[in-house]
Amino acid sequence: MRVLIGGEIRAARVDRNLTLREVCQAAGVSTATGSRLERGVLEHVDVMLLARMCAVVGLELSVKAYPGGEPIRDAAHLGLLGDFRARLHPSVDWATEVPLPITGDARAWDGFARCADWRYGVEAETAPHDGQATLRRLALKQRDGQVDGVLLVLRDTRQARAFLREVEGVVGSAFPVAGARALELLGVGADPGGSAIIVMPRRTGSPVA
DNA sequence: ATTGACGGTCTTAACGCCCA
DNA sequence: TGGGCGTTAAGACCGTCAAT
Repeated sequence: MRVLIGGEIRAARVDRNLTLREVCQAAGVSTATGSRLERGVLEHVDVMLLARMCAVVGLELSVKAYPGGEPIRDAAHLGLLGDFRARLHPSVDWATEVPLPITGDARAWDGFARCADWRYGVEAETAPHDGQATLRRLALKQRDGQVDGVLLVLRDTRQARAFLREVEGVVGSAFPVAGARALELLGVGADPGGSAIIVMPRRTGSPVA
């Protein structure tokens, strides 16, 4: 990234017929530092210095945090995915952390189940919340993921039940197949028939969340 | 005009000591 | 035992200067 921004600063500087010395003088750094910054050889670039250099050559530095890749998964999440996978028929091809088929798109399916004539993206949520936002996110992933449907897998916890109550009125169109029925069909290697929310039972000994 | 080498300065992590 | 403080060493930044 620092190489990219440095290159942009250099391009803007050249475009405006400014010398490195002029730009560095205005930004308050030595020409050596300015040169290093433009070439991206500074390991730890001062953001304020970057902003000054950008300003001098007529650029505006914009910094913002965006949702990126998937968060680090915990043992509960892996356990939930493992339990779900154990219910699949051996003929079902299973993969985890499958990226969406869009170049540069950081999103990925937690799991991916497919047979010869159907394919489903699997999302596991150990602490589901904000039902509306979750449904929107999954709708977009289904649209972009080129799948026949989405299987949202939850653990049977108080939080999950509250989540299901929250989305009860709107979930029918997005997830038309009953979770138990989808799980039953997947267990025999059949197409679940559409998107479904599947609630997995708590593991023995697990406290109610 | 630009870049590389060198050295000074600064920051920070690690460690030990002291005290409540 | 844990927090605060001072010391020390390592590493990184950046300016100066010489070379291209």
